Amino acid sequence: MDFLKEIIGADTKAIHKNFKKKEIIQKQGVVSKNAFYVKKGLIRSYSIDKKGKEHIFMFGTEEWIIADIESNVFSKPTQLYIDTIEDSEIVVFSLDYLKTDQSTKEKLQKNSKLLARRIGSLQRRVIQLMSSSAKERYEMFLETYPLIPNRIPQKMIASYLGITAEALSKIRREL
Amino acid sequence: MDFLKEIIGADTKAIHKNFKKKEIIQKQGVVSKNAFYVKKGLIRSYSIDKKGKEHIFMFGTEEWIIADIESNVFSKPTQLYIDTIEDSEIVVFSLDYLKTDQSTKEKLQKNSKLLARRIGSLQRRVIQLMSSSAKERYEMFLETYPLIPNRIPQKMIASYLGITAEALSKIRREL
DNA sequence: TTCATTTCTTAATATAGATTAATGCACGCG
DNA sequence: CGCGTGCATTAATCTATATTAAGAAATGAA
Repeated sequence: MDFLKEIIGADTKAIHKNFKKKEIIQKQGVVSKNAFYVKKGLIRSYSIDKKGKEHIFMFGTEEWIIADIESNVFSKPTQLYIDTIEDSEIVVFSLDYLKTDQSTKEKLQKNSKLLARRIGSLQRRVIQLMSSSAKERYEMFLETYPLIPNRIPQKMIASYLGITAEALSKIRREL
Repeated sequence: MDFLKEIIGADTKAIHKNFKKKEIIQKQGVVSKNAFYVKKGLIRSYSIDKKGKEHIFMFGTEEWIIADIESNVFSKPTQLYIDTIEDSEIVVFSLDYLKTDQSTKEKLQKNSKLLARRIGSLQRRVIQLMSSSAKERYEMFLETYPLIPNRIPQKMIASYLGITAEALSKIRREL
């Protein structure tokens, strides 16, 4: 929580909210002005393609921030749904401080570092999707998120990996 | 060039360099302190996997900035090679202004917006890789980069799409 | 608790894209 | 100028993962 204060500042109106399991926090298509800091619980962001299939973009557990950052900063409609996997305590805050003069230099620097980290993880994800088999991606997922696997259904892991639940089941049998 | 000034500032030591076609600008594994603004020409960033296969992460043509941003900001070894596809005029600059107090608030805000855009394009790329067929990805590539296709060999397009040159050839025949 | 619904697994079949191999072409280099 | 090397294409075969289908296990609601 401390580091969140460093970014958004005490002045910013941040609202604490409690959500029940399976509540939708953000819908695809809307212009979302909000980012979501997970204080407790587990949430996910995902898109639904034209065939109606879900693709999980990322999971957010304690300490994570989930948001469609570009949508926030440039007021574009978001591609991402966000909903809860467990009952969750969420800090809802706005990223529009980039447009105002309210932020200090320190906060902006902290924020840039946060964005740089996210770029790093997305970059690794892209390279991974292009160069690794489903089995390798599953193994990397287990290393990257050691705490999550037993808290979410298999089909969500499959959706994150970009494969079907059936294919994941087969991979798990082989290990 | 104007908008680059807005970000890095006149004070920053930015070096103009000319590269011949096929020159390597950055090697995988090094801690790169530099970002590359393409003034003229065409460059690419890519990784090489354990089987020796190249995967093009992105192309950079006029006005683009190519860099391993996380590597820059956090002094991590980069996963990415960068080299030239055409003779190119590059502005080499450093992203370590995040660590110093030299940057102004305005520059930091501009920079954050730039990072937010990059996050947006990476997010779309991840979702695309998970939800679209090779044919769909090729069509989106043509829409996104209308100027590049006739300047690069087919096999590089294939590498960017995450498929083989043979598969791309087949897709092109069908269109 | 019981029933309904969702989740997970297994197996059979289908398919997109990889691999291998062969051929014609273009272009940079001696 | 010719020659070799890399590039693009085609075709045959192979393989990882999708699709479809069905049953078993787990979960949730009445």
